[in-house]
Amino acid sequence: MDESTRAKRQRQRVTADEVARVLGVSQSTISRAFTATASISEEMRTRVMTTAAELGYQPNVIARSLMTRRTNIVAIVLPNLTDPFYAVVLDELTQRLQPRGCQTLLFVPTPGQEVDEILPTLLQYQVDGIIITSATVSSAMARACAKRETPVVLLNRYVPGLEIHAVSCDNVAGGRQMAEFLLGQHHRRPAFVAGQLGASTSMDRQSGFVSRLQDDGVECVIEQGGDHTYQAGFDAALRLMRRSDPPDAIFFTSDIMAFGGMDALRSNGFIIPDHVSIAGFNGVPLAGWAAYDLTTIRHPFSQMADAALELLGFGDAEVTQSPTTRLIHGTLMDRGSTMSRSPERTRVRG
Amino acid sequence: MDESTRAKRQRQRVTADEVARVLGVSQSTISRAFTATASISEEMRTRVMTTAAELGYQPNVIARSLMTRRTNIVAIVLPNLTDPFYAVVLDELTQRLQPRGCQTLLFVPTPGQEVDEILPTLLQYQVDGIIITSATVSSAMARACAKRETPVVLLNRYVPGLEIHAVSCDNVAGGRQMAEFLLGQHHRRPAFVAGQLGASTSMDRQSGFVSRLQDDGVECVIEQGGDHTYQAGFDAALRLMRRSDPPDAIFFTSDIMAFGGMDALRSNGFIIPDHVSIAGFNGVPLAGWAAYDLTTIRHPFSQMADAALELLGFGDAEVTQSPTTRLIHGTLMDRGSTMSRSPERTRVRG
DNA sequence: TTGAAAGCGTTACCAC
DNA sequence: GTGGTAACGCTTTCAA
Repeated sequence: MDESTRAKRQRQRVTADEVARVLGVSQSTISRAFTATASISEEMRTRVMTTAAELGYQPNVIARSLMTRRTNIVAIVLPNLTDPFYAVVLDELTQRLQPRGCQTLLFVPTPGQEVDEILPTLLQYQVDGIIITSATVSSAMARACAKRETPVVLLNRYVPGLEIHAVSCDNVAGGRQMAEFLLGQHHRRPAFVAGQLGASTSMDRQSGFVSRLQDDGVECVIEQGGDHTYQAGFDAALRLMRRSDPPDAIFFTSDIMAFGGMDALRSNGFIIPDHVSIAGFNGVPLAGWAAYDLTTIRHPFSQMADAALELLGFGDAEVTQSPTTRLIHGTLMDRGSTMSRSPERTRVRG
Repeated sequence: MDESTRAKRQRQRVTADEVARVLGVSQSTISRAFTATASISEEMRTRVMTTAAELGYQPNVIARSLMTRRTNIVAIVLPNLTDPFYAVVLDELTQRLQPRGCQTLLFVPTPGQEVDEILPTLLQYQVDGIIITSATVSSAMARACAKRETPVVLLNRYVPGLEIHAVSCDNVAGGRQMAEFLLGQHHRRPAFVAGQLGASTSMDRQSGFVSRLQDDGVECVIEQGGDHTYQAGFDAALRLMRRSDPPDAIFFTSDIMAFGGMDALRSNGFIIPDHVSIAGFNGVPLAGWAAYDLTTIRHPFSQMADAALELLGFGDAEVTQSPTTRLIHGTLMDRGSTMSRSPERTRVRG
C-alpha cells in the first residue's frame, strides 16, 4: 500500500493497520490486544490499548464477524410497537441481550406482510439469532434457518409439529384460569372477544375459557374482534352490550382490546364492574394503573425472555437443543374491573 | 481453495462463489446480478437469480458493507421502552427506515449510563447513522462521529452551540401554548411538574409556560417530579393537592407523568377536571383514550421523524448539511381533562 | 509472545 | 458484458 492510499484511508477511519504502524508492531498484535483469550504480554496489551485510545481506534465488528461468523446481533420481529405488550417484550429482551454484548436489530413487518417474506432480508444480516413474536414461519423457512445454523425462537406462538423452538404463555391454561375465576364470581353470561381469525394465541385462550365454562354448564358468547387493537375492542364491547342478552362479563383476548372495550362502555354509561365485568390477557403495566385496574392474565414476561434467549443458545447451557416448546403459566391478576355477582355468598367449590 | 475446504464451507452457507461454480461463470457476475446498476445482460441476470434461488443464496450484507462502507443499519438510542412516547418515536422511525432498505439497531442505555459511554460500542457496528433520543453527547464524541463521517441526530433534545444535528418539538412555544390555553380557561393557580433536573426539554417547557403566565401576572408553582415516570407523576400530584393552596391546574412535563397524576388524584377522591385541570405534553395515543382524555401538546411525531432522517442524509436531498437544529411546533389537543373555571363568560383577550 | 500470510464474502476496478 | 484481481478490516493458523 503506498502512502497516498494510506493517507486517504486514514482520513476515513482508524484501522488496526494504522495502530500497528504507529507502534511499529504487526497488525496481528493489535487484534490480539482486543481478544481477551489471545496470548499477548500484558505490557504489549497496555501499549496497544493506550495508542488505540489516542488514535480513537475501535475494532470494526463488521469485519470481525466475517471471520468469527458472529455478529453479536439478534433480530427481533415484532408486528407493531403501538401495542404496549410488544414494548414490554422488546424491553425485556433488549435488557438481557445488551449485557451479553448483543444488540437488537428490529424488524416490523408492514401490515399484511408475512414473516416468511422478510426472513431472507433478515438472514442477509447474518444475525446470531432470530426471535419472532406473534407470528410463525413456514417449515421451508424454518429449514432454511436450520441449514444456516441460525437459531430461531417463536415467542408468544407455537406450532405443533413445526421443527422450531417456541416459547409461549400457556394460553389454554390461561383461558381456563380466567373461566375459573369468573365462575367463582358467579358470572353466568360470559363473553369472549377473539383477536385475529386463525391466531393460535387467541384460539387457545378461547378454547381453554370455553371448555372450562362448559365443565360448569355455562355457555359463552364468542365475538370476533378482528384484530388486536384498541378500536377493535371498543367496537366489540358495544356490539356485545347492545345484544338482547348482554353478557355479565367480557374476557378480551388481549389487554389493549380490553382497554378499548372499557372506554367504549364507560363512554356509553356503563359502570365497570357493576354492569359488566371486564377481563384481559397480557398483564401490561397499563392494566395495573388505576384508570383501568384491569383483571388480566399476566404474561410471565421475564421467564419468557429468559427461555427465549436460552433456546437461542445465549443461556448458560451452551447445548444445541432439538426444537423445544416451552409453555409457561401466566398469573391471574385479580383487580377492580371484575366483581362477584353475589357478593354476600362465598362460593364453595365442590 | 481445495475441494475439502470448499465442501466444508458449503455445508455452512451458500456463497456467491458457490453459485458461480454451479453456473460456470465468475463470482463477479453473481455480484453484478444483485447490483441494480451493474452492467449485466438480462439473460445472465435471470440465470443467476434462478440458480441463486435454488441454492438458497442471499448476498451477505456484512461482507458487502466491508466494501461499500454502508451497513444499511441505523442506530437508535432510547432511554427506555416503557414510556409510550418512545414506542411512538421508534415506530415512526422504523416505519420510515424499512422502506429505504434500512434496519434499526436498538441501544437502550441502562439507567445512569451516559450515551457517551455506549457510543463507542455503537460505532463499532459501522452504522450509517445514529439517532439519539432525549439525551445528548459530549462535543468530543460529536467530533469523533463527525471524523468518521457518521451522521448523528439528536431527537427531542438540542444543545445550542454543539456541532450536531438536532430535531425537537419547540418546547418553549409548547409551554407558552399551554399557558395561553389555561389562562384562557381562567386558571389562576397553575402548577408545573418538572422532569429530570437539568433536562432541557422539561426546562424549556417550564420557561415557556412560566413566562407566558407572568405576562398575565399569574404565578406558577413549580414541583420537581424527579423523572419521567408514572410513579413520579403520581407522587407529585398528591404533594401539590395537599398544599394549603392547591393548584387549579397542573401541567405535567410529560404525558406519562400526567397519567400517574390523574390516577393519584382520582384514587384520592378528586374529580378531574372539576377539582383541578390536568394537562400533559407528548400527545401519545393513550392520552386520547377515554380513560384519560388528556389535554396535551401533541408532538409532531411524523414531521420529527421525517426531519431526523433528512438530516441523517436519508431524505431526497443528498446534501451533506452543516449542523442544523429543527424546531417543530406541537399541537395543543383540547380534551376533557381541563375545563374553563368560569364557563358562563367568554374571555375576551385584550 | 510475536510476525507473516491466508482467509472471511463481498464490491470495485481493470482489462478484454 | 464478462472475468480476473485487488481491496475492505479483521481473525486465525503456522513458523519463528
